[in-house]
Amino acid sequence: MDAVDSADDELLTIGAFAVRARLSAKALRLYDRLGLLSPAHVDEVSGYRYYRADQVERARLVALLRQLDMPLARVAEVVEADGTDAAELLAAYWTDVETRIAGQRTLAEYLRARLSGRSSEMYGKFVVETVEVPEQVLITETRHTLADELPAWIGASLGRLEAAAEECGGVSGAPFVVYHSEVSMESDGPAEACVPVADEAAARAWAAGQGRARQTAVRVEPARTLAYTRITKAQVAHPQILAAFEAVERWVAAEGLRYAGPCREVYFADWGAAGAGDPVCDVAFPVEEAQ
Amino acid sequence: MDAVDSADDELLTIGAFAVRARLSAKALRLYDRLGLLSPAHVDEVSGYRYYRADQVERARLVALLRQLDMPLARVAEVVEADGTDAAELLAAYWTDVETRIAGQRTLAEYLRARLSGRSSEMYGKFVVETVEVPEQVLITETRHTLADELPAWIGASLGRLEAAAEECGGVSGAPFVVYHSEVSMESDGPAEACVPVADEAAARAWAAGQGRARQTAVRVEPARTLAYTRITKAQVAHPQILAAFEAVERWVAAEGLRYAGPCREVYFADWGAAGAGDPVCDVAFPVEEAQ
DNA sequence: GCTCAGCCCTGCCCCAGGGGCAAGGTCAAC
DNA sequence: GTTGACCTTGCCCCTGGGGCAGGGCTGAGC
Repeated sequence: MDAVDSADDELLTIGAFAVRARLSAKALRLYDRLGLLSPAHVDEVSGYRYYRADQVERARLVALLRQLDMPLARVAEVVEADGTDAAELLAAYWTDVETRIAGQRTLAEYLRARLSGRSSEMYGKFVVETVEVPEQVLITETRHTLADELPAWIGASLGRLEAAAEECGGVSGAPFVVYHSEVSMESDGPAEACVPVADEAAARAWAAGQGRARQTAVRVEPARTLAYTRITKAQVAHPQILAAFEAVERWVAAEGLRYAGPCREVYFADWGAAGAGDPVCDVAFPVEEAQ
Repeated sequence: MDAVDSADDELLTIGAFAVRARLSAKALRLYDRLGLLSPAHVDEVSGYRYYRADQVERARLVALLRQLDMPLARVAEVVEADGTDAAELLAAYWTDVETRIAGQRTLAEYLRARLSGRSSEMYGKFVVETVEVPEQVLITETRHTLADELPAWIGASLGRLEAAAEECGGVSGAPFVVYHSEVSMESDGPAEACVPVADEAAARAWAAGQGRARQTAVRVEPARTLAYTRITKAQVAHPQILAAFEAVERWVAAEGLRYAGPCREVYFADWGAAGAGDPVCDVAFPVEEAQ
């Protein structure tokens, strides 16, 4: 019988408002300081914050968005936007969350199988094989990049190189990305996008005509044996791709092989045409027989 | 050609080890300090940390578990446990994550529908209706509790009260939990578990025989009108249940009704026998016509 | 031996999103 | 006027590190 008679011009102290909004007073002070939810009135003498009853709605929305673990900066965007835009921002945030969770789910499943020690499960999930790759002439771009920019850079760089390959006798093999210096992905160890081409002389002429802006190069990749596992488009992202790298590494160790170069991702399919469940990429390590 | 010849007794500096483990040196120092991953040797003069090459495996496991956002305390438990136990700890962690995400997913869907302003979607998801409930005699237990202990307490308390109800003429209606003081769930506002019984005199006799340990009471709940929405067993948890409360509140506001008491959850079904998708609970507010 | 670059060390401040507590000012009811 | 509940700011705490400062170590070249 007490939650009634709330004319919207009634002013509430922070404690009363906190109860109605289902937030703590501490949180409300933080939101005030961040400009996310300012009291309708602040007493200049005492500093007391007073909220209008109709601010409860906004506060509740903030509370619910925080229940989704949305960062306050994004919460601010949502509550500032009006209806449809706000819904889209929320949907975009939630899509990000689902994507991240999907990747972690793959990784968790892999790890659980590995930890439980059932190698059949473990290799059932990632089938590792070897393949012989002959010597190739490559045109390449190299860049130091961080993990979050990597996917965009790979797409753009391979696109540029495939276009350039037309002048070099055409693409003569699956494009791939080499991760040097063992960092593989976290730090900014250089990544090298590579497209095999048919015409070495034309490739060298092309490279000579390139500026220094992008670190382009032509080089000959010697014949090699790759240990690889095939993954789907959905698995080509962090962190789930780590499980694939890990699986190949463990297979290499179990087979008693040695690494003969840095790891790589080989993109053998048309990325744009592939669905999330289609195989598009081989996660590969060059290997050789132990001596 | 450089990632080879790693005899397991070779000692690596923190930088070299960080590269192999795909962790930062900073993270390795933290893990050392926490005892999660101690270097094989620390130079007493220089303080330099040296790691054995075979510690890479443990470090990688830590890195992968961190990719799942597992807190370091739980990571420590997993890496200390051996195979099967570790797999179970990981599975338990991941189950928690999936449960939390499932709840947030429900909330996100509700919020998105609400923000997009399509009330058909909004009320399509939570159907709100009213029901008249006659006066009831209740035996109750009251407790201040936090949200994380709430589910366990509700189960235990209703169990005790239902047992006691046998001496009071039997259970004469659906048990429910009332959230006083509007806190509803976050803070420790008192929650009151209530079981309607048929025999008021017997109930009062029962209450007189109870100690003060649990705050038991008998009271008469007057006849009331409840606005409620029916939810499934899976939805009876945080934060997704908030969406249900919110939906009822908005419906009440839209209908121009007034609150006539604190909100409650009515458990009308057999909890143990219900599946996750079965309706088990009504989220309800007492309401009255606005004057 | 000397120097210099590249490691490495500790320690401090920073981030989000608050929780908790202390010291002190306010407000409202009795 | 008093009292107790409420409010204020400010400080330290948590996790899991990132970043930087200031200084020590080490190995290679000379």
